[in-house]
Amino acid sequence: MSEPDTITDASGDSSTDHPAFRYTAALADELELRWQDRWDADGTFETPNPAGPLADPDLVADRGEKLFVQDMFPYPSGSGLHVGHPLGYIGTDVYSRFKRMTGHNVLYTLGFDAFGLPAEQYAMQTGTHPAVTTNENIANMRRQLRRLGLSHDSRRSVSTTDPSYYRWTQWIFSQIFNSWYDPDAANETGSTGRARPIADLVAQFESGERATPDGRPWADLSASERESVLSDHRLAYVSDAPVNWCPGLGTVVANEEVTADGRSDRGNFPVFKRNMRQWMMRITAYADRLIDDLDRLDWSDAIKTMQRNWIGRSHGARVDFASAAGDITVFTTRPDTLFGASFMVLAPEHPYVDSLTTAEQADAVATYRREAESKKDVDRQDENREKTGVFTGSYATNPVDGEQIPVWIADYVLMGYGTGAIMAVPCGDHRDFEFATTFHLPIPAIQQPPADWFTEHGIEPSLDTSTWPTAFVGDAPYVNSANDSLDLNGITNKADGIDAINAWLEAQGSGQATINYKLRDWLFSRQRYWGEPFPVVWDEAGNPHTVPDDMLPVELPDTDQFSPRTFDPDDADSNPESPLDRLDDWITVELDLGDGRGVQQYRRDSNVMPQWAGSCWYQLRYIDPTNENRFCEVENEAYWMGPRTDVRPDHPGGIDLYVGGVEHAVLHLLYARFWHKVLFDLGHVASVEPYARLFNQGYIMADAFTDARGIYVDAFQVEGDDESGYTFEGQPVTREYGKMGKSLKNAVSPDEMYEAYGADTLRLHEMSMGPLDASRPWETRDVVGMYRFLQRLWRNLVDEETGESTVVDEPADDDTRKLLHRTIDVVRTEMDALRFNTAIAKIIELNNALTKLPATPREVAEPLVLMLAPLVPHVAEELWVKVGRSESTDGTVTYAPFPEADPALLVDDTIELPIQINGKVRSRVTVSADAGTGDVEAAALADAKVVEALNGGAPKKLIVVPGRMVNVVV
RNA sequence: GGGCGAGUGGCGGAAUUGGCAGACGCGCUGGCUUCAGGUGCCAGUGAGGGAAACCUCGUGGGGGUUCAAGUCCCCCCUCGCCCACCA
Repeated sequence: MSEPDTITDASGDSSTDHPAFRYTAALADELELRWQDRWDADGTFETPNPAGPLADPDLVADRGEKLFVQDMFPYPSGSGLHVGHPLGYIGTDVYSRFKRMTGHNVLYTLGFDAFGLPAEQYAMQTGTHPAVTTNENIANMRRQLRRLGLSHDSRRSVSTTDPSYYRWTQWIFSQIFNSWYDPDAANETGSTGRARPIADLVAQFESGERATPDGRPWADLSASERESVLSDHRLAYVSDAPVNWCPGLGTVVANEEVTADGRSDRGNFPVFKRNMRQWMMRITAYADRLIDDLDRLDWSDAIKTMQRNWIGRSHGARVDFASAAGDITVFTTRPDTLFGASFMVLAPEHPYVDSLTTAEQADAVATYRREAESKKDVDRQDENREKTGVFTGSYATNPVDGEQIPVWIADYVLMGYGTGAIMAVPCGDHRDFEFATTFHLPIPAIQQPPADWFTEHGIEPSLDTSTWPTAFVGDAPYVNSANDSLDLNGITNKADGIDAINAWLEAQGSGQATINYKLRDWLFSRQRYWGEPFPVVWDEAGNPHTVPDDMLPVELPDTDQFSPRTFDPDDADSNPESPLDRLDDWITVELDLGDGRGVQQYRRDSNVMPQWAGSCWYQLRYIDPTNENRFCEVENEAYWMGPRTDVRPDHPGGIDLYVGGVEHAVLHLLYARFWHKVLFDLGHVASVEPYARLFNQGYIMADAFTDARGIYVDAFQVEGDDESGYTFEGQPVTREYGKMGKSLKNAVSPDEMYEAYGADTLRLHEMSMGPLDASRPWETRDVVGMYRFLQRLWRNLVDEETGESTVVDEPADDDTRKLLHRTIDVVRTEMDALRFNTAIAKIIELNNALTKLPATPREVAEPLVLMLAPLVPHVAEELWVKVGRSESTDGTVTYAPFPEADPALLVDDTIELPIQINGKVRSRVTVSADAGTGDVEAAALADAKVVEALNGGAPKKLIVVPGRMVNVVV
């Protein structure tokens, strides 16, 4: 293993044995800090807006086409950065700098996602207020990132914890709360369904255009009754939701924080599934638009697939089975297999279970339900488990044939999906087949599997399912599928079968085609301290009201009581008390909400928002970070994020490039899209989507090692290799390969790299390691390669003894000039496509060629420096001054035009073609670049190797690919 | 179990999408500089054979299409990520 802590300065620790002006880490350090101060002082990276507080319309016009580039913003952790963190940031910085040089007005900054658990945990342990640690961490992280030379507009760097920021997070919440989803209103895609102000709904009730649920006139409803009706429509609403309640911690925890044995990740306390009143967001209303608009986004198919699967839209039917308890409704994607339904299964939690359970089965059912309740979801979802279940004693009627089929309960049916009840078709579903086999239930055959299905399973073709080893899942002709008014027999594919039965079910009134989603509404409240308070107060009747906009923000109250109240770990009946609940002075307020009720006493909502809230809209605040009148000026949003029909006709708008890790593929990206669509529907933004183009950067990987106890050991002290095994202090350790991380004890700090090589070398190395979207292993010893390259570059332009430029004004020779222009051509293409690794390789080739010349001609030196400016901005600035060109661009290379290739120099007069004999390269021939097929054939046939191979005969075949190669088949 | 993606020198990775495999960098070998180590510089470096020109083999394994395959098709193996009793 490499040992970065032994690295001091790669040039050696003595300053006397190398020339005074060699490009060393010390020189890099000096010039990097100097240029960073200069950029700050000059406001070099400040980006003008068309309107609002940061407006400079003339400069906007001057800078050129707009480009909005954004990284997923970090949580300001206290443990500092390692070299893996800035990979994506360096990529976006290089791209932003390149785009500035090619005539773009680039919006590029970085904020902080600073609400959340770690600061709160730390506060509970130390008593330090989370605001204090958060601000310290942000300051530290800003310093570390600044040292990398990132070209952020620092005026636009926001923190989600700043009241001037979360004021607008609360404002957006109010907008969402005060709106409803009208499924019949036309939206911008030409289909229907969009958010509208809740006042529109109230108007519909008032006018009688829309009937109230119980038919009474709106005017006759009490305030609470009205709120109850509206709550069923609001996009943000309070509802009983199943949550993980952990009395030992005094809080609700996320599914991810619950261990496999149903205990809390932290503290190892029991966790109980409980229904509790929580804030929810009606994201399910947007399920279709969230799926459909994926087609308009320039995102990878992998991420789109993940989002589609998460939303989980499936087409099917709801079918009613009559029972003693009433109609049991099931959801099925295969209504065409209804004739094969030989029993039903309800989730143990299904509300009909009590009334369906007969006296004889009561004990068995009660026992089973108790067991199911104590089981964690994780257990229930282990599909390798044997099927368990119990008969309720009751029967239901299959609507297609009137048959009485038994109703069972089993934990493989989940209350949270579909209707919590299924019809079991054992011949066509593996789970149902397994269940029927375990409990000896009938398995009627309703499809004729093809012959090779039987062959595959090694059995004789037969419709006797007792010979089948498993269910048949597929498309095949129906059998035994007919009643007096419906006949599926003879239909050979499931699409037709489904159409036929859906029509019949609807005609009979016993079912209807429907669409089901896996997506659930979004649980939006947390009983913690360090988050955005809800801008909501509750009146004495228990109805919620949003605080008027001019009273925002509702500031998080200052307190030293950050901890939630904890209970006996086994006290399942306890209820959460959030830290804010205890602040009586804050909780109880007298306010005039401006709704005509005058000053009233209210209780503030004591929940806080989840960490996702602040990240749902931060790109909008980057646009107008200091605007006090709006979350951002309409004109600015339209400029930076408006739809680009020049890119594609159905372009949804949004930022031009969003870079971040794939771990946010679902939750963050889905939540942000949802909020953005609500803002669009309500007319607050011109873009339909927040992120037009998404790019997932890879990770820096490293080996980590654990000892016998499973504890991580310092990876840099581990000895050995894969063959001989690894040891730490003589003891064997286990290697695991994954993302670099401080807690894995394999993190390399960027500070070590600055000290040994400088920031430019680190930037260049990270960009040269491979494609930006690929994960790559970190090897500290590899970094020296780019350091040596920068030294050669420096030496090609600067005298190491005097520090003076050695660039000459004589013109370059033809070969060098051609190489330069070919390099420019490739580098432009590659940088534009975020392929920095190949761009760097080309630039190194050019520089290597310069090394062989007696002196570097100015006509090559200048474009070379400009091409490198996005990658290694500090040394590029320094060299730009040294070669004497800084005066032309106001002292900085940042807005200098990127070199352009002369097309005339990209073509050669003559080209060398490989000559293949039977597909193998055996010779080469030089022909003029515009040589026709005939000329090339003649040249090839005259080649000595070809003459020898042909031995006087004629070639069997002669293939000429003009400009590429010749293949002679003998 | 399902979905997505990837396997190229000792290592990280190139290869204009079917047309000269291994660009560029690390490492390694030899040389120069140095009292020496390090730094820096120059040259070589896929494997095997040969004094050399050159020859043979070679992109996880097996088969196929083609004048031509890392690239396209079929089967298999390995690894990574996401989802996972979703009816």
